[in-house]
Amino acid sequence: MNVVGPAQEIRLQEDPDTAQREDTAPARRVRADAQRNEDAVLEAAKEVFATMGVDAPVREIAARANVGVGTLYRRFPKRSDLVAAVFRREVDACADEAGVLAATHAPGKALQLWLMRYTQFLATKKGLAAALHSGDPAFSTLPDYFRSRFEPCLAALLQSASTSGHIRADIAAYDLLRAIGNLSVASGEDGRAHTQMMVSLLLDGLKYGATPVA
Amino acid sequence: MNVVGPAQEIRLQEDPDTAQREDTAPARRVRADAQRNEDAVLEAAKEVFATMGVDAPVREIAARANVGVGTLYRRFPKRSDLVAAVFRREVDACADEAGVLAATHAPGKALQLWLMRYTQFLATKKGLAAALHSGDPAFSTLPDYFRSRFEPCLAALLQSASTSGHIRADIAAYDLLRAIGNLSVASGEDGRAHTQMMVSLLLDGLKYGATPVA
DNA sequence: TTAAAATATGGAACGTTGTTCCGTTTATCA
DNA sequence: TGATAAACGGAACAACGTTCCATATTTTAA
Repeated sequence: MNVVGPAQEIRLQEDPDTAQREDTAPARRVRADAQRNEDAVLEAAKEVFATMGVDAPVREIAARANVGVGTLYRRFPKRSDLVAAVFRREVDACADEAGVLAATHAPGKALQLWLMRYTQFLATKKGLAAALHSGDPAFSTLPDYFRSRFEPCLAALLQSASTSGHIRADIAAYDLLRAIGNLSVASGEDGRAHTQMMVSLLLDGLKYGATPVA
Repeated sequence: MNVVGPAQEIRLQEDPDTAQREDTAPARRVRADAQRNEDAVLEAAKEVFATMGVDAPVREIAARANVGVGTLYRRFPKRSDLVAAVFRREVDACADEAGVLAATHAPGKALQLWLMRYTQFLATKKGLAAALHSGDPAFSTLPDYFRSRFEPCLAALLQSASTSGHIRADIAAYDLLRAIGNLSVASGEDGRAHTQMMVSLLLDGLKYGATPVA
């Protein structure tokens, strides 16, 4: 019954090398359900990682996404691939917010709000920090991605805030990113509140040497 | 059958507080094989961790120690307990060497040799550094143990070397421990050689401000 | 609109792990 | 030398990451 009929075995002999002959060679659209499921998995993974940590079982994620594990593994062949994908997604979300804040707030306020957002982002990455240095190749590109997305965002915010006279101009975006990162890992017991306070302090420091516009 | 006979339930009423009444009150000696196996397990674990990393399977360790997993788990109820025990053992080995070196070398040389030894110790602890911050309670006391063993050792070596005029006197043992630790993690590709070179540099720095004895 | 092809799906099944359990063996003590 | 408490080995269990493939669904071409 389900044996493959041998007749149509002979395809139009499509050599992989000669495949893209036409200009628009639409190999095939991505199937709608596939796209939907990929989103569902990423969303589920984000939630599960947040509540159970990055070590949460794959089955848990598949279940919450209403998907079989096979479906999950089709797109993320390794567990670490899924972790990396979620990480990139959250980096994107945080980075994109910089643009929104810049468009809806005064430069000084936008900078302050985004730094808070960034701090909150870091707070949920305790478990990942350990995984990053685990040697898994799936994570090897993450640090670069992290920097490539965040540095321009913060640079723009700093630029605006300094040209409008809210803060001084001699701070490199990358240094600030790192400084806040270090503050976040350093704060042990006190947690969120403590870190936020330290970041506020840092921000006040930035304002201190400002050269206000006339 | 195997119910506990109530008769001999009444031992010589041994209150734990009053237990050591006699000079030799041997509840029971530790069985010789038990002791032997514990040593074998620790030794095997040390080797296996060194060659396969801290994530090596428990069975591998048990096999190399010629011991069943049950035996291993009797003494180390959790995998992390074994890891912690091996760690402490290696800390001890390194710390004890300080005394030997101090007794067999001139103060300056002893200091130099031990710092090399300490560097080598750190080099094998890449995998552990990640585990330490994993939140496992078995590891929670390790940082304190680390400091409590190493700080006095190094302090003594520094003391000797500075009173004999080999190095300056204004360096705190703990700061030096941390500095070398940071150097070790920071050196990425270049590995051993690079770290050793940096430590040598540090040591030369210590000599620089020395106030030689007349 | 339809049937075949291409693709995606779910979840049973596999191999490896940490850990528990218990019938058997062994060292110690009287 | 038994009797007994202690220790032993390794089969068995549960949970995990990952693979596999018969089945279901979407897309394409007619």
